[in-house]
Amino acid sequence: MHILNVKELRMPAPITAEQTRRDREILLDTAERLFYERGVQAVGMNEIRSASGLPLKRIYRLFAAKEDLAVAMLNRRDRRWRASLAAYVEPVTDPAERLLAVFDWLADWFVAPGFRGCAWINAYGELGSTSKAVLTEVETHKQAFHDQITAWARAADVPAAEAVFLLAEGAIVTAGITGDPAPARHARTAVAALLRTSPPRTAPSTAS
Amino acid sequence: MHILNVKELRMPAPITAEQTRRDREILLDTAERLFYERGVQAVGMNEIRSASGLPLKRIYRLFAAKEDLAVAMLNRRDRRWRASLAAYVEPVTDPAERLLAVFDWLADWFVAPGFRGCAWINAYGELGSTSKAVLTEVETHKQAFHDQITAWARAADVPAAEAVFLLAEGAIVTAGITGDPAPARHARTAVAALLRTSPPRTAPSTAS
DNA sequence: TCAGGTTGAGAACGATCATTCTCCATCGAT
DNA sequence: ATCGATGGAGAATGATCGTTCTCAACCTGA
Repeated sequence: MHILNVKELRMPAPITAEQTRRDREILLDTAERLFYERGVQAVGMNEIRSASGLPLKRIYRLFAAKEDLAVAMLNRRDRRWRASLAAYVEPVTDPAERLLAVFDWLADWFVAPGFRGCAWINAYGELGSTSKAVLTEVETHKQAFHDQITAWARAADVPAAEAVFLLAEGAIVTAGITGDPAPARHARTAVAALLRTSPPRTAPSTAS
Repeated sequence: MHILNVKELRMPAPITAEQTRRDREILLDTAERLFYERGVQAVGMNEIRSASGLPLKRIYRLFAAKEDLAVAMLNRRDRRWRASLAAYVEPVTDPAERLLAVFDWLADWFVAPGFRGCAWINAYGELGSTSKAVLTEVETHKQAFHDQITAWARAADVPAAEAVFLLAEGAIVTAGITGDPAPARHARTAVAALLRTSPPRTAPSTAS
């Protein structure tokens, strides 16, 4: 027990900032997996504890209430989700192709193991009328996604930019419930049709 | 207290079939209102009791468990919801106009007081991974709505019939979260655009 | 070695919920 | 009027949950 030099290797008993950050991530990983898989209300804090391996006391030091954990989880997931989408879509240079790439990304997501629809829509159904903080997180995410989609749609000269967003939302929700990734293809086809309803640019002015 | 003739007016103590049917409706009315408003899990059976005025014993005689009540509520709502949609849409004779009328009906629904998105999508988010019976009810409703929409879309010669369904789903979900009925207009506009992508009928058959 | 402080592990607490049970008033039939 | 059965009102039950608390173990610094 006292074989190794204690003074050099031991962390000071108080938890370091680095440890705190690591625990936070572990906790958010655990919460995201379980909450998305089974719903927030269906997962108890004791299960978060055993799945994360973190003592309840530390969990509640990092998040004062379960609601805070759920909100922080949705918030981090939002940033990651949109970053992943942007990383896939932004490199495509042609505006029309870029817009269509959104639906290729969705198609990939829909077949990912454990896909169970939109985490924010699910959270809305579960907690939208109970937790104002969760509702705000859902609204914020949807607004951000909406703004991103319509920006790409306008860049591609789609007259009905809003429709592209609605097609994406419809595809996500439908693929979630049916478990079938086909809605991504159907939505993509419809966007392609909408692209054709706008006059093709006389001289593609993608260059400024 | 004994002023009126008792023998003629009194119901036999055992509950009649008619009374059972009435109570069932009262219960489903109450459950639908409260479950839609606040979520299934957020409403306790005691609140169902006080809101319906029915004794707990009778509630459990009509529905052996809360889950059964939730499922029966979704089932009745499905039949009513689709009947209301059909009653609005079917009388429109021109297939293209009929398809567009779906989104007028949605627009009306979105501004109805207490509108809070799709009851089935909300139930999916809350109980989709917990209750197989609820999940089945959600799948059944979405399949029925899908089949109805795509039938109308094909009758209107929309090449991407699936897209019309996805636009409707996207509009419902978005209007629910944002509280803004605009998605109905946006989806309608997009469907009108998709209608134009199909060859117009040789003789515009709007007149019957 | 001792004192002071912090942590881990999980028991305890208080609330809530779905479901069942108790108790009594009331009914029809005799 | 009495009997047997039924129903109403809500208390009791047993389980679960979010959150807090206990307490022993262990650390650092003196």
